[in-house]
Amino acid sequence: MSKDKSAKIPTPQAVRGTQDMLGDFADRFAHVVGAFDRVRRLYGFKRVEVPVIEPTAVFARSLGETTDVVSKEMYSFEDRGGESVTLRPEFTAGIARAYITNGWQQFAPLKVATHGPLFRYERPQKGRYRQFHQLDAEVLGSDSPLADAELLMFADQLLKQLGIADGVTLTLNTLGDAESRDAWRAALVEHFEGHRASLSEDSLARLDKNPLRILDSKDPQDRPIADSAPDIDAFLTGEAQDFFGAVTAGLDAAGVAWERNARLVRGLDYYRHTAFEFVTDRLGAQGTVLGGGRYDGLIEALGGPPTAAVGWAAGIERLAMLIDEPKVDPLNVILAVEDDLAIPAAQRIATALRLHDLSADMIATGSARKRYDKATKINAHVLMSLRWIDDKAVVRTQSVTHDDVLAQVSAVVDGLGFH
RNA sequence: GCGACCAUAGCUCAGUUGGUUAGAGCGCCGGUUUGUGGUACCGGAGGUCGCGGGUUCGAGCCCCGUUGGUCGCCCCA
Repeated sequence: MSKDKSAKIPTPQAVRGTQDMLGDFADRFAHVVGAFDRVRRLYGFKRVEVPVIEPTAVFARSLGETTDVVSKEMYSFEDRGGESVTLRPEFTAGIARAYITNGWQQFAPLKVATHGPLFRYERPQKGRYRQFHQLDAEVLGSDSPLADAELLMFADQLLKQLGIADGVTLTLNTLGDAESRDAWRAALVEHFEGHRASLSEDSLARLDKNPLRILDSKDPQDRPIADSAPDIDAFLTGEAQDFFGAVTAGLDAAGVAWERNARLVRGLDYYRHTAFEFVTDRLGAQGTVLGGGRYDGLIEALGGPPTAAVGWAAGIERLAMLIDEPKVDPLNVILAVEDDLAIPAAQRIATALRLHDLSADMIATGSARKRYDKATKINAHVLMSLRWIDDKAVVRTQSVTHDDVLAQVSAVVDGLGFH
């Protein structure tokens, strides 16, 4: 580039774990978001926007002070007013906060959907970033299993429309109500205590911090112990059993395929009843494409009224990696301006086309002789060349992939007095 | 926080047991050819081989450190 070293400054690098998207991946990303927005409307979910930044307490309370996310993965800092604020590491807590502070109880049950960036200070790896993006859907203020089932139908349809349902399985479990969960947890701790000597180091730490997590340990040393641990089924209250039964009945009625995974648990404490993950083996270590569950205790934990709620979130980057390359709408018209004298005419034509809702772009820089060649390499329905002959611009239609587009384009161009 | 692998032109990469002025394709810029044409050819710009030390007569290549990337563990979407 420039040899002027005096003007050179070291270019700052992108922050670790962030990404700049252009071209193919940006198209994939947009396609995922577009599909989500379409399906969300089909299910009557309202679009919501919530802040990227929240008081730290919103996440510290809801996620539990001791979880890794809170203790070492949050982007938290004091703002200039001395308030501790945090870049959101997830959507649910912020939406729950908004539900309380805006009095959205009046709309309960409230079905909302959103998407956007989230931040977690983690080691980046495949399908894992410090700034990542999720789709999110929540039903607030409903204790009905119909809400769980509908959310899963929504998720299932989204994956189908993205064309990745074949490589992805819905795995489902219940964590029961508070009573069931506590009883199961106690039984699990007892079971694992009995095998303390054979557990991996990681799982010994989990035993104190988060015993449920031993169940889905990847360590082969843990597997026999985890596999022989009791399922929750024996501890489910009648109510909890009925609830899970209603959810699965709904899925069956709607033709949503699912598998029971009695080892599927949640790290976060506020989850109750339904827990689910859509998993794939096509993303390396990142198996989960979409996950969620019921979090009846959360809103109360944030100081709101007791409110039942259920929701899910899905990583946009992960979905974008799984889908086939989306078709991108070609440009309607590309203009090859083969003589600088014809540039004003090209500008006039391009503007007129755009005013008529026809996309247009022009190649008018670089070697005049090569502009046509460049234009042919651009994906456009209609290629037109502009040359300067006998003191005026001459427009020629050179190649066409869609006659109906050409008809519209010709009408505009002819109306300008060309041809 | 821990581990493994990687780092050469704008991009994708080659570079032989260490041996003169570090190469290719694509892209970019210019020119010739073609002129109803997505062709072919010629030329050009662009690299302190991530950065810093060390070994050596000599390092893109070997050693150490460092930064960054990738993948995995932990955790998690």
